Amino acid sequence: MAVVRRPGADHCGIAAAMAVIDGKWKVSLLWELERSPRRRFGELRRLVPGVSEKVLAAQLRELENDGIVHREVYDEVPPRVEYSLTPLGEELNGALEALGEWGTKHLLPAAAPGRLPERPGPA
Amino acid sequence: MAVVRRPGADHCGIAAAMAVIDGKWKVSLLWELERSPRRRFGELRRLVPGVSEKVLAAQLRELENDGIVHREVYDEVPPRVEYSLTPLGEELNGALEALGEWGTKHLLPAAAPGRLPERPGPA
DNA sequence: CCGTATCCGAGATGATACTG
DNA sequence: CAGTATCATCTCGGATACGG
Repeated sequence: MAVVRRPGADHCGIAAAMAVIDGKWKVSLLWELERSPRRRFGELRRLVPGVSEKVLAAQLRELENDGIVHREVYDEVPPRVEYSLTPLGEELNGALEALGEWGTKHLLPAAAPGRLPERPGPA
Repeated sequence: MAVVRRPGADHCGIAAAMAVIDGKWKVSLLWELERSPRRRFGELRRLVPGVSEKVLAAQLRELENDGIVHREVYDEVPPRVEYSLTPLGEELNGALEALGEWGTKHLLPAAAPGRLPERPGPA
């Protein structure tokens, strides 16, 4: 479980939430799974450029163990596995919106009018 | 500068914000500075148990460089330095509230009625 | 009191090869 | 296709000692 990697994660909501999204690619994964559910492993690999197979698998497992993503295995050949957000994961994504708006407003390079929608995604 | 440590930090508000709060103790520091502004270095060291002097100084510098905290140096002996949140830092803290509520609601051990206020702090 | 300078280790990530 | 196994790397943070 991921949930005790930050100090105070056992009694502070923020630290606990940070523990869940701690991992270089997790926010990107949440983002992609929100944009379109039922993503396959290879799709995610392509959608999140730079992540290795090992780390992608590991972070998906952690998100699964934390109840954020659901992993559906189809018994076919070739194999097929689909990942999607759980209701809890969708709530988490919602809770991240305020943070995303703050970042967009204050940190991103000044956007041309019309660009940079409310919650722009990675890559 | 801290702001490009996560993938997509240059074009995704969430990644950019995550880059700013990336650092084991930064959220705790934000929390303490919100609870009471004008904290001295030694106070923060005590208020955030476990942090070393090196890392405390480093993360305060990063927050300062990112415009989140203000560092006021008084030319006295013995030396005195006070840290406080900037308006931007206060906004950031506000943007973290939703995340804290999500974490408190879904991750923390069930709280006895009356305990765990809206945004409980670390330590 | 408020830091900085070094050294070091742990853990997370990356690269690659391999398997059901 | 969807991973696992293995090894290399790299960054962050911890410990300690010293300086203004």
